[in-house]
Amino acid sequence: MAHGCGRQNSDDIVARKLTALAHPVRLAAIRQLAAAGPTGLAAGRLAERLDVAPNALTFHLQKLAAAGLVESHREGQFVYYRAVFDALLALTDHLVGACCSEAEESCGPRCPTSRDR
Amino acid sequence: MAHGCGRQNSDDIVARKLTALAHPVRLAAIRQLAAAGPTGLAAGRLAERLDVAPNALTFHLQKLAAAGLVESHREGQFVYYRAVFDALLALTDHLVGACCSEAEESCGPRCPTSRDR
DNA sequence: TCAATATTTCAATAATAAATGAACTCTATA
DNA sequence: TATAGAGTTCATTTATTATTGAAATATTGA
Repeated sequence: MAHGCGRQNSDDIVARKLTALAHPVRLAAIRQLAAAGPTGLAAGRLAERLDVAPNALTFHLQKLAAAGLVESHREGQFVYYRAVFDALLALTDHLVGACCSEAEESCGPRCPTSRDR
Repeated sequence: MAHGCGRQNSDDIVARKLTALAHPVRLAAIRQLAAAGPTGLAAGRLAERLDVAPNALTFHLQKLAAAGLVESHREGQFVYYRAVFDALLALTDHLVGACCSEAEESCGPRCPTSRDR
């Protein structure tokens, strides 16, 4: 198998993740959560930062959670959300994981699998 | 700047890329093109492999091209499409590039920027 | 228990994206 | 120049997704 990828994933799961990410609010939300680190952010705090209505944010966070890109847990009044880093990192690998598998002779320095990463 | 990412990108561009990728046919198309390597594939050949109508494929390839994820060039009768690897690789970096920038003390082994990649 | 804060649910509308079939353009070749 | 193959464009219908405001649930502290 010409597939150097560590993190595995099915097409369906990846499509779902991408659909979940493919929205400005959700993209911004993920980045805020990634920046916040493992502790995450309370929903209300995130809503303020993104300047979206609380109920709208819930809508988007649910999509991200359904795709496995964020997790939440309640702490008293607050519901904290945090990014699931592994799930995010799995995306690119899936996309380019099979790079040049049908044309290995032409897999040069511009190809992902020959990068030093 | 607590941002260790090499490939740069704006939120808008990334959102557009993700929207473009967030469809089963387009996801499958990108992977076929990635596997085909730098030469790419003729549109008709790709349509056969994906089992979609030629006009439907054009619709999807245009979205991918508009997002900068694929390029095309005509060779006689054929129009070849190929994946733009750099654009694909830029995605994950953008998503997690600012990981823990607000909580560096908690950026442990499960965080992207502390990985050996 | 009452009031205040935090978050979610629900229903209705608005907006966007995708699928489909017919027609059109471009290239190659007889 | 007529024909066939390769892709694209266009217009229509259909399906999906997002936005909005009002109401409901859960937690905390007076």
